[in-house]
Amino acid sequence: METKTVILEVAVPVPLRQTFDFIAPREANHLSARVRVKVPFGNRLLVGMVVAVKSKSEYPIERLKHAIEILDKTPVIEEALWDSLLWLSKYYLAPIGEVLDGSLPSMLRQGKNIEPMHERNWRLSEKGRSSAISDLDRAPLQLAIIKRFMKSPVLKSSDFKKESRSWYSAVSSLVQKGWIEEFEVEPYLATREGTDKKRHKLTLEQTRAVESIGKQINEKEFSCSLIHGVTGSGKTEVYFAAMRSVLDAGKRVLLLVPEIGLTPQLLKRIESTFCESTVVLHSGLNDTERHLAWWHAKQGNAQIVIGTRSAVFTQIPKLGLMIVDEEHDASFKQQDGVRYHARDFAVYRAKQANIPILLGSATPSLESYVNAKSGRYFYVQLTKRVADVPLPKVELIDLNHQSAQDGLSPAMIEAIDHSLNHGKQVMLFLNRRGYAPVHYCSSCKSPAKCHRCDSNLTVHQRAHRLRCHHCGYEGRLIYDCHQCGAKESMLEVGDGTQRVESALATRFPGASVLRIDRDNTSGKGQLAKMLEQAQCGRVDIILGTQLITKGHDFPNVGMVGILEADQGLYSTDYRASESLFQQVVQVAGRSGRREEMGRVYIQTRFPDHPFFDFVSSHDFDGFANTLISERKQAGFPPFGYFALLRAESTHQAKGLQFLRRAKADCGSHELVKIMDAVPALMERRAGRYRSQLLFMSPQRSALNQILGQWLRHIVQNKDAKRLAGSVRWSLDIDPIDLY
DNA sequence: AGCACGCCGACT
DNA sequence: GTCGGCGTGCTC
Repeated sequence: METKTVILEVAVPVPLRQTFDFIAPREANHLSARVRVKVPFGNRLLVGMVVAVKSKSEYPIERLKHAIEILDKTPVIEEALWDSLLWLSKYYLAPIGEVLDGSLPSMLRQGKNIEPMHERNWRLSEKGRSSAISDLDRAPLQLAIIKRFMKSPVLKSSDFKKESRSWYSAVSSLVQKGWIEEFEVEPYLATREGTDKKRHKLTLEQTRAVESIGKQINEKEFSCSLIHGVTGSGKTEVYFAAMRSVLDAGKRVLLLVPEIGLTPQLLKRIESTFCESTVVLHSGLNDTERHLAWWHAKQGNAQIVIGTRSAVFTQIPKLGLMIVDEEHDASFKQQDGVRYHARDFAVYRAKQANIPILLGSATPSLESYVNAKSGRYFYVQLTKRVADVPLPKVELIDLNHQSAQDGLSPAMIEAIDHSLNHGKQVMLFLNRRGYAPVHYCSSCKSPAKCHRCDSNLTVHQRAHRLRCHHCGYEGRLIYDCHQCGAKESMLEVGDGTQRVESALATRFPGASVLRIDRDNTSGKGQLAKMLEQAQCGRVDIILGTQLITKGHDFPNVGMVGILEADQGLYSTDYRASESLFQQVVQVAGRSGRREEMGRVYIQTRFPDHPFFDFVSSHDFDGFANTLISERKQAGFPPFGYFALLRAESTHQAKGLQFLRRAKADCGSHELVKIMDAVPALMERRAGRYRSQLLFMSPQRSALNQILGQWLRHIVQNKDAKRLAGSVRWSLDIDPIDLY
């Protein structure tokens, strides 16, 4: 009997905004959408995802290839998440194959079995127990391993790794001799014993917040609440109360945080507060660990799932609550590939799953703030710090009246001195790493420039190197000018954290200074280690870049100094003052979290700028309102929507040419304003010329429509296609920065 | 994105 | 004579 050919519509992990049809393998019986399939594509084999099973194809059937193998018996992606991912692909105009592929751990992308490998364990056998260890005189490693078994009956590979690099051969010989035996253990997730420990007494405000959020949560349907709590107001307690009630109802929680490395305290607190099993997804996991964590979440073994941006794709059965901590943080926006915003996608998922979501921040994004004020989100405020500790007092240091040396003004030095004398830690914030941002010839007045970027090289004095902070170029520190040949003419101009560090060492010889920036925290876990060191008070002065602004409590910090606040004030970037405000408030919030009022000193050349009035009076609403009226006027987000088409090419003109053509091809739409194609703020970066084209519209769908049309045109039109093929380009919906 | 095909320059 | 540069086109 003739059997009908079954066609599979497959999303393949390539940057093409389309699906491809294949003939289903004959022997496959349980065909369904949402399973992985191995297919021949071009001249290679790829793991794709079945989007649909159908009986007909638009494509000539004789040219269809046969799929090789269906890899899953049941869907790998649960239906609600699947639908949300399809939406994500449409909203961000991203290739469906890349979206689906990106939502899975790499083990599964490579076609590995969905169930993680069983763990190999070893134990002492009967023979091993009765054998004399003196037989192993000539095999010290085997002896050491046997000795370890004396202490603990079951060991796994990670236990042996500490012993020796060549542990495996020793273990195999022992297995061969029959002294130890190998057995497999199903992946399991350790549960913690006991019940909740130390419940904090909630403040009146927290109690109220918990009550109003509790109402939302008990509705057991979609709602989005913005928890706007000043630094030190105890937002975490509110999260925890919400989590508790959801967990008690037998549901699970997904918590998104900006960067795990910065939140060890939060993790510790969760572990000490909840007895439910927890899974943490972060960048430190290797592929196997990530697969395992993903699996535990999908299986429902973990009641609490915590993770960074990409954890928003985790599947969790009976998910009852999502929380996005520090929701304003830019790290939730993916900056390459599929440029999604994890916070926005979390809100979408919550809506689809019909569950509540909490967004928390001391400095909410304007987007969320406006949504809260307009009543689309519930707005919950925490205006007081716990134990009624006052917010820090802010003082401005006018750099027009006193000049700073090595980044420090006399008033700043005095304040540091004062704080140290009172046994308090000092925290200094300077968002510029290196020693000096400019290396300048006193003779020809030209700075040392990067060969590959339109940028100046930064002096890293300790390493005697010049580095480009944009492309990674690194070269020897020069003393003679390469431009004019003048001898010994190069001057180190401007202040970076390294220069301030050495100035502090000279000025405060008795104080210990800890510098924290990307230059000395590149290794895994180093940042966490340093933050911990700073936190437990063994350091007198903490000096750092934005790495120190996030999340951490530094209970003993009595004074915060912001050495440079002016770059954000008159920037061309429309978001600069918003992020400056966030940064200042976040750093300021590190001070005086205990009993006494902390102090914040800000060095500036523009002390009369209205920005500082809002900072000094801790007036977020006032500040937000001025931004809101500006943005409304200009039709900027959140009152209008942006999409940015970026181009990159080794030929200077090619990117712009492509963008101009794109603009022309888009035609006109009454609701969409297309700006002119312009070179990027820093046109050349890592040897490539970059340019961009900005689309603005008061209506999201209009943007989506016009760009969707253009993308289709790019595929169909030979000419446009060729041009698009010759430059590197990317489309960014809701871009965070416009350059 | 990959990968092959294809047509021009400097080398074992 | 070939190796290999990257422009161009295609992937069911």
